[in-house]
Parts: sequence; structure tokens; C-alpha cells
Amino acid sequence: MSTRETIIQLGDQLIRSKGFNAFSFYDISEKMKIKNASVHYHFPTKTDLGISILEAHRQKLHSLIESTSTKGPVDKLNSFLLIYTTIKSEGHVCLVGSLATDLNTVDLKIANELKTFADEILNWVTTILDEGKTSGVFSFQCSPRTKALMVITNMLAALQLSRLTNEEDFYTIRNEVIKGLKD
Amino acid sequence: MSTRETIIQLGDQLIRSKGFNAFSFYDISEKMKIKNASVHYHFPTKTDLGISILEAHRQKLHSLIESTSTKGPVDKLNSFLLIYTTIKSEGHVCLVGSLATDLNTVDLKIANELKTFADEILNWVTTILDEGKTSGVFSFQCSPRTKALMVITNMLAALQLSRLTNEEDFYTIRNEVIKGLKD
DNA sequence: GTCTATATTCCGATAGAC
DNA sequence: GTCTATCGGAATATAGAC
Repeated sequence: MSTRETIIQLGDQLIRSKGFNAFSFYDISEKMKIKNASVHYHFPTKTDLGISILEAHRQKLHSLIESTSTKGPVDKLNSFLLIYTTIKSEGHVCLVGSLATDLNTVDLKIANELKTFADEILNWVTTILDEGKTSGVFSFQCSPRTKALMVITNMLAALQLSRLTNEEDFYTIRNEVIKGLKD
Repeated sequence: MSTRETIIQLGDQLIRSKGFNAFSFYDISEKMKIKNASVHYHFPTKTDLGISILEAHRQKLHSLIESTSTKGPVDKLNSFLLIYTTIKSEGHVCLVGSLATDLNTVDLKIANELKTFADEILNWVTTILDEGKTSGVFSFQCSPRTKALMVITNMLAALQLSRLTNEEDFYTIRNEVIKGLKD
């Protein structure tokens, strides 16, 4: 992996473990055994790094949407839920949740990129649920978009709340989300 | 209101608008037209202030639980949901969500106080849903505690996600939470 | 591309006068 | 209880050598 990619990866982990305002370029340089100034060579400002981290997440999402495009709604939803299970196994929170709580402190460019990312996630899940409802593998009363909002908020906050109440609560919520698609 | 109470109130708003690591004692002193050092007189460390803010929230919760104790489950649930609607009207996120994403950066005392607060919220909502299920005004398949986890995660993340997708999505989620208690 | 060195700003915290 | 003044540390960022 290139230096640039490593910085993005470490920055991503730091945002999701400590928050955007709590991590520093030194945190990254220290782990890579390079100097602070070297990180600035690749990303002049912290905002530049934030944007690149968001772009990497969007790219990864686009790849996942593409690679699961021929599968059924159940498989697609499992792919979506697996994102959160992976994050939980790392003990972190998701990028959207972490940056959403810091929204008023980040550069407008980051805020806008984050909004685009959130919209893309919402649109994907809405499409999955719509397909599933049409084909009959999912059953719910409200609109696919509203159900997508419910599913996403359950998973996003499951990562945050289960840090406080009980780690197992994440899986309790995850299982109930799945059950909630068959009523 | 006393100086101490004003500091707590402003600190609370700052945590929920900018996050714990992004606000400073100067932010508070500036708005109160006093000096940085005066804030430190009331709260020697930032951790001390964080603890007091959490204690104030717990106290407020206890008062709400007490004052609604004679009401029915529907009224109690509306009181719970009103907390989030009020926060939304201010454009902020909730204290639990804000501090949960910063959990790895705060003093252990704050983390423990936050966990207690989250447990108290979960226990209250669980009790409300249990009462409602027993009396028949609420209907759901899973356990009251699991349903409480679903409701809380929906509301907590609705504040965060609706900042990004659409402000109206908060109310969409809120209404769907209510509908979800009558299936 | 990475380094040393440094400029600049900001923050948490404290000492001591009033 | 609030003030002035300041210390010490940390973080973002840049200049210029290698």
C-alpha cells in the first residue's frame, strides 16, 4: 500500500475511534514511523485528508453496490449490515455518525461530501428494500425510504449505544432489524 | 441562574453542538462576558465540567421520570420523544450520541457517568414499553428491552442523520417509531 | 518524499492581586 | 468570585535542506 493510502486508512480509523477533532497528524506519523511534515506533504491540510477519507469511503461503497448488483435483496441487505458488524468488531463507530456529531466544526467541503455520502447510503438501502418489498422477501408498511431511515438509524446508533449499555446489544439490534423486515 | 448553572448550561449546548473536544473554556467565558480563569474557579478541569453536565442531565431525567410517574405509557413515551424533538428544534444532537463518539478520548470518570446515564434512559424506556404492552396500548413482538433499544437508536441517530439527508427526516423517523408500537 | 526546525495559534490550567 | 498574567503543552502548518 502506498504512503498516501496508508495515511488515509489510519486517518479513517482515527476519526472513527477518537473523532475528527481529537486526532492529530502526529498520531498518524507516529504509527507510520515518519514525521509530521511528511504527512503534510501528502495532505496539506487536515480538511484535505478528511475529504480524501470520505472519497475513499464513497469509492468503497460504489464498489460494493457494483459487486452485489446481480444478487438478491436479502444478500444485498446482508452486505449492508456486514459493514456495521465489521466496524463493531473493531470497536469503532461509523464515519457518518462520527462526523455528524462534529458537523458544526468541520470545513464546509467536508460537510458537503459527508451529506453526499449519507445520501448515497440512503439511496442504496432504499433501493434494496424496494426490490425486496416488490419481490416479496421483505414486508413492511411504510415507504422503502422511510424503512431505510429506520434501518440505518438503528445500525448507526447501535454502534454508539452498545459502547455504553452492553456490547451484545449491537447484535440484539442487528437481529431485530432483520426480523423487522418480515412482519 | 447562578454562574455555575449558566456554565453548565452553556457547556451542555457546546458539547451537543460542537462536541466535547471542540469546545473550550473560552467559548463559555466569552458568552458570559467573564474570563477564562473564572470558569476554572467553578470547574477546575474540563473533566469536572463534563461530569457536572452529565449529572445535570441525570437529575433532569430523574425529575421527568418522577413527574410522569402517575401518567399512562402513551403520555410517558411522548415525554421521552419530546426530549429529542426539543433537541432537534435547537439543531443539536443528544448528549449520549455526542459523547459516545468521543468515548475513547474522555476521562474514565466521564465515560462511567455516561454509561450510567445511558442505562437509566434504557431502563426507563424499557419500563414504559413494558407497561404499555401489558396494558395493551402498545403491541410488539420482541422483549420490552429490545424494543427500547430500537426506539432509542432510532431517535438518537435521527438527530444525527437528519442533519445530513433532510431535516424533515427527523419527524419521519419519529412518526414511524410511534407507528411501530402498534403492529 | 522525508527530514529538521520553527512559526503560529490555541487550549487547559495555575498564581496571585483585588 | 473575578481579574491579569503567564506557563506549558499540543496542534496545524510551512520553509528549506537532503
